[in-house]
Parts: sequence; C-alpha cells; structure tokens
Amino acid sequence: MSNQNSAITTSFLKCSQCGLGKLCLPLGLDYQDMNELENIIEASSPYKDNQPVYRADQKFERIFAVKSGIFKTVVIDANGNEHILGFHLPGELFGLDAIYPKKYISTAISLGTSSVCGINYNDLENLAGKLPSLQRQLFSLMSKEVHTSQAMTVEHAADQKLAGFILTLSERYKQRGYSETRINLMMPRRDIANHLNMAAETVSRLFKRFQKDGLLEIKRTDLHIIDLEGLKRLAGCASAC
Amino acid sequence: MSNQNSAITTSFLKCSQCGLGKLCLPLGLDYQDMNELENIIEASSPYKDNQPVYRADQKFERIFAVKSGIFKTVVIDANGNEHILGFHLPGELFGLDAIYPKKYISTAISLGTSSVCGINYNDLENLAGKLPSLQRQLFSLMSKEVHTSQAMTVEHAADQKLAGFILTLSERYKQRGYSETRINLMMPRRDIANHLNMAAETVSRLFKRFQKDGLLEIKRTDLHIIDLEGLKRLAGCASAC
DNA sequence: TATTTATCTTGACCCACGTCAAGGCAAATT
DNA sequence: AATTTGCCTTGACGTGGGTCAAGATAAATA
Repeated sequence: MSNQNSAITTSFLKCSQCGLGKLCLPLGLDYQDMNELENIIEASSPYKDNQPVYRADQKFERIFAVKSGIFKTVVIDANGNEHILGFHLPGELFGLDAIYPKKYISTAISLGTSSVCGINYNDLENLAGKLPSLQRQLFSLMSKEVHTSQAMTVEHAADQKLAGFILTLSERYKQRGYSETRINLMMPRRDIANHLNMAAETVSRLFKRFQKDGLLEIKRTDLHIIDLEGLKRLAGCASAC
Repeated sequence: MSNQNSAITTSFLKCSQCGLGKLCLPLGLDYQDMNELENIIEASSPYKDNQPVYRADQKFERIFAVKSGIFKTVVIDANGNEHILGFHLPGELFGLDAIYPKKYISTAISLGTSSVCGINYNDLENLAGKLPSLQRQLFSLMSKEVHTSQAMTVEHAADQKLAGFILTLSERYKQRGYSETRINLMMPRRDIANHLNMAAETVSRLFKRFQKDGLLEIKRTDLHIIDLEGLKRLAGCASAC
C-alpha cells in the first residue's frame, strides 16, 4: 500500500503544505510534531466516483482523512436497506467508529473524484502517546463526531432535518474557506433523503417550498442560500447554532 | 468538591474494588496503572431523583462515569423543547461530547438515586499520555459512543426504534451481569418516547402490540423480554446485532 | 444530433403516527 | 382511608410525509 510511485499524491503529501492543517489532525501541532505525524501518513491515489475506500466488516487498520472531494459512509441493515451515516468533507476524519469493534462498521464511498490520507491506527495511537497536542486533537475530533451524530437525532420534522442538514454543510464549507451561501451539493437528492431518513420526493418538495419562502435557490446540485437566519430559525438551531 | 467527608462514597471509591472495571475506564489497565487512575477519580455523594450533575453551557471540567443508577443527558432546542440524547448505565461515561466545545452541550440528570465518579479532564488527558492502556481505552469508549449515536439514526419506523431501544438496554444490562430479559426500565414512558422522537401514546400502543405478539410482557417499568430473537428481527439488527 | 439512462419534479392517494381528550391506576401526600 | 398528583392507557380524529406512477430535465452514450 505504499505510494512512493505516485508522483502527484506524494508531492502534495505533507501536512505542513496541505492547507487543511487548521481543521484536520495537525491542528495544534508545532513544526517538530507535525514532521513526526507526516511520517505515518499514507496518501492514496485518487478515487473515482462511487469507489469504496473500505467495506463494512473488513478488519480495521487505518482511519482516513479527506484530502479532497467528499466521501459517504454507508451501512446496510438486516433487510438489505442502505443507510448513509454521514458525508465527509476535506479535513474530516472517517473510520473512527471502527476503533472500538476493531472492524469497519460502514462502507466508505467516494462522491465524485476524491482523495484521502490513510493513517495506520496503531501508529497513530503510539504517536499520540508521545505528542500531547496530537492526543488532544484526536480526543477533540472524536468528541466533535459524537456531537454531530447526537445532533442528528434531535431534529424531528422533515423541514427541520433538511434545513439542519444544509446549515451543517454551510458551516463546514465556511470553516474550510469556501462560501457559506453558494454550495455545490455533490450528492444526489436520493442520498440526502436517505441520510435524513426521508423520501427523495419529500426533499424535492421541501426544496421547492424553501425556494417559495425565499430561503434558498437550488438547481440540481447547485445551492444558493439566501436567508441563512431564516433557515436557522426553521432548523431550531439544533445542529447549527 | 472534595468528598473526604463522605464515608460511604469514599469507601467504595477505588476502581480496583468497583466491579465495573471490566466495562469502565480501567479496562485493560494493570494494577500499577489503575492506582494512578484512582488518584484522579473524585467520587460524589449520591444524587436524588431528577438532580442535575451539570447543566448545558457550563464550562467543561470533568467527564463522569456512572457508578450506580441511571443518568439521562438532555438538550433544549431553540423552541424550548427538551430532547433526551441518551441514558447512561453503570460503567458508562458521559460528558464526552463537551470535550470539543469545552462546555457542556447537554444537561445530565439522575433517574432515581444514582451516583457518579467525576474525572478532571485535564488530569485524564495527562494521565492518558503516560499510560498507553488508558489512552487506548478512552479512544475505544469514544468510538463506541460515536457508534451508538449513529445506530440511532438508522432506525426508521416507530416499532423498529422501540425494539432497538429495548435491545440495546438488554445488551448493556447483560454486559453488566444483570439479566438480559428482566429489566427495570427506571425511566417513564414519556422519556422513552422523547428519546426516540415519538409520542408517549405510541410507546404505550407499541408495548401493547409487542405483548399481543408475544415479544415481551411489561407492567409499568417492569419489563420481561420473552422473544429476544423476535425483537431483533423487528429491529432489523441496526442497533443490536 | 439523436437516443438512452439517470435524476428530479409533480400529483394522487393513503397510512402511520401525532394530537387532543377522557378515563384508569398507582404512588405520594394529607 | 381519603385526596391529590403524576403516569399510563385507550379511543377518535387529522395530517405529514411515504408510496406509486407519470412526466420533465439533464447527463451520458452512441
């Protein structure tokens, strides 16, 4: 799984040059510590649309950080129904839920062309024991993950859930230096609906209503938020405030 | 916040004598390490029914481990509606979601007479840096927490959600050495309903249906699971398998 | 440019579940 | 023992949102 032969990815490999350092694992690390972290990071060649990074039930070895694009994590229940646990933006980790059971719970799949950094979990644990700032950041990111999942369970009505979802995306893109009001959703309606436990038709109708109410404009995956405050009021601030 | 004056709680303070060591923070620690952990644990005097351990928005200083009884964590949204994030059984940690934002997100409240161990989070971080086994257990418990919250978002229909909830309780009590089929729910219908985002009336009707279908028997908070496999089939195994 | 294929929208229908209201039961209080 | 209070159950009714089916748009492929 070495990538020495992949010129493009290795040249962008170093955390210190990545631009996501303010959000990702290296947050809070000094130059020295970041060097040590870089030594255990494995960059991978890009994934094409809809390719798996890992599959549910595979042995857990690595956690992943999104370098570019978006990934979704998906579980399949006993009835064969898929459910999307989450979408992961650049600088976000996924695979953390596999630490406890020591195997992947979900399958991680790229949306569009996307790339990751893989990090061997044993190496990461060892390094975190040596670098207090890395340990702190890992705990912090896992805490955030807990919070994110919990927030999802609070929203109730379909319009609340969709508004909340849009707002979390907006917030996360903002943190990454992108516009918080002009967003390319990347994922199809079906995926949004699935993630929020509703029908794709409901998403469609709600987007229409949100447009009528002057909250946003949307055309396919091209979203323009017009009334951020109005959306927050609708969402009840559960996810986003 | 010292408890030197509380004879009962201090006499049961030591992790090595607690009986929950197989589930709680000390899991995987040797005698030496457990001693070090014991030094930063603060036991508190018991909470009466419905008393808060901490409140939302308070500054985060400690995480808590349940010693006896049950606690619930509750958030209040912008409309003033309460939502129960989770119930916490002996040996489980709560307050972990406060690490990232450095303040408590939820309010933690006792159900019936219950008690906790408080652990100063800075001390815990420092100790985790020194004790690899403690660090590993903390990561593991946080990963589990992520998994638990995610599992909740998968269930869809009301009967699935209720069956899943009962099964997770059953599983958790079993791990604690209690019966997996005879459970005292402790919490009122209203709390169960709130936690699962449904009406208390629906919980009532579903319990009736579950009884009619021979899945369980219930009288007030006294639950007897008759057909564990049937419940698992109903739940779609999302939370419990 | 035409044709296929996937995605999104819109309408009609219906059911699971929420809401409202009344009554039963058990625990707490007097 | 009697009364109050809170919790649970049951029924009647309405609705949010799911399902099904048909079109519309856009993207992919020929």
